Amino acid sequence: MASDEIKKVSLAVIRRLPKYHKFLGELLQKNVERVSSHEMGRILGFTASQIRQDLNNFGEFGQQGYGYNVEQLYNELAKILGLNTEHKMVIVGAGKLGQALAGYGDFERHGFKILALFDVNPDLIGKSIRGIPVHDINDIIYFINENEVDIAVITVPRENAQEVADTLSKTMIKGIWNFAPIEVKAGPGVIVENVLLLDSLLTLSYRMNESRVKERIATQKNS
Amino acid sequence: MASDEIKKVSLAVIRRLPKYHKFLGELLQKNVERVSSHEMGRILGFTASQIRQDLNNFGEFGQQGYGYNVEQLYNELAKILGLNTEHKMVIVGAGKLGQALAGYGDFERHGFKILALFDVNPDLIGKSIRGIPVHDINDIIYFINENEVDIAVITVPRENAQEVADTLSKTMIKGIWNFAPIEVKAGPGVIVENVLLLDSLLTLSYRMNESRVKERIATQKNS
DNA sequence: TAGATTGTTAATCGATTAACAATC
DNA sequence: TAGATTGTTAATCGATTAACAATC
Repeated sequence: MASDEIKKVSLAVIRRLPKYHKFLGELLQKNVERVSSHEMGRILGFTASQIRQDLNNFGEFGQQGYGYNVEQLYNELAKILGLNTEHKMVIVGAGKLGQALAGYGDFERHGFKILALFDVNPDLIGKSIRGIPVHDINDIIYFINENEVDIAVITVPRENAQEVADTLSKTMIKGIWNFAPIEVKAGPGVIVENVLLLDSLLTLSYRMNESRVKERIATQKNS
Repeated sequence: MASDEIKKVSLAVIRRLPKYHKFLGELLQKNVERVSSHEMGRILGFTASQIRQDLNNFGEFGQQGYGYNVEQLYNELAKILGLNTEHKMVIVGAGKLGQALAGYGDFERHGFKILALFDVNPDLIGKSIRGIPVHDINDIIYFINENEVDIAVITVPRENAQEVADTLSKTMIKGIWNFAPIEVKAGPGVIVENVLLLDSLLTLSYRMNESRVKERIATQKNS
């Protein structure tokens, strides 16, 4: 029946959810009990209307005349974001970037536990980085399935990234967080989030250059 | 007059430009001379219409019946993205992440030259990482102005990120690329691009969890 | 020339904002 | 109760897609 149909939540909404969650976490820390959509919008730079629309994709979490209970909404958002269960991660590539991510406490704090790093380099295999062991890449399929790892982070060079994604697709992995500078493809049922750092830098560069671009267009259009 | 008015280019368009640029670079490598919007769209997963609309924000680069000249369009996009002049960068924070970014050849290849890293740690100051010297953070204002650095990368811990941004705002820096897990604010005229890694991970987590969320909503709506 | 493909206008689609009855 | 603020419908705005005359 029609009431069962869940409309697809747009990516724009999804990308705002972590910001709501973070803000509510901060309020919780300050022992704030309730918050209105207006107040949230004022501080986060969204309209109250948008926040209410976003939240109502997932349920009715507020109360007329009162607003939202901070703790309750925080927990609901955590559930929506999949933070109510612990995630097990491995990092593929124990270079500088892999090591940087391994030492990044924020992930653990949100329930993403890094079990191991993997590398091809014999000098690294067997070592440990901030208490996290570096294993041989050849053992990764066994390790993931044995330990019910659900997220793999790819921090290998571009050349090997797709190959790693292919290997991962043979396991029970559920998500791939890719830092290599290509958009890797994975098997069906595996969600991929590509972090394209160069794209981000080029976006910055564009915006720094924007006024010059506009001048150029204006000049062309006049001539 | 009205023809002078340049309509604001939306962020959605801007974020697609690096993908066009990259694709054209690959075609150029393969000595492909011309490409149609249809062909580009087919491979990149956009509609031909969208690509033509996007490009026409910046000028008329194509030719009826022919399409686009790969080399010309590649160069035009480079100009639009601010890649026609070399950018000088410094990295603030010479920890693992700073070191990882310092060793990332893709940036240099696109004209982003990393001149130095900066840190507070006396063990790191004076050393060099892949040929790039690590300087004392106290010298950063002088260094940036003296060397006409236009982009600063922030890879310091959360606690110090805003402070660094404030210091940078006192210099002639034009852009800040921030990897600390807060949205830093900078002085007027300074463009900030925040790379919020946790947000990216939570987006992945949401999508991995999506089917479960929908079930939950459906159940609620039935009861 | 005929075929292809652009630049651009019009139509559609989706996301954001505004408005307001419902209700705590 | 009166005031506040939700959930939700309607209006607006913006972005994407379709269509097609212009033209290489």
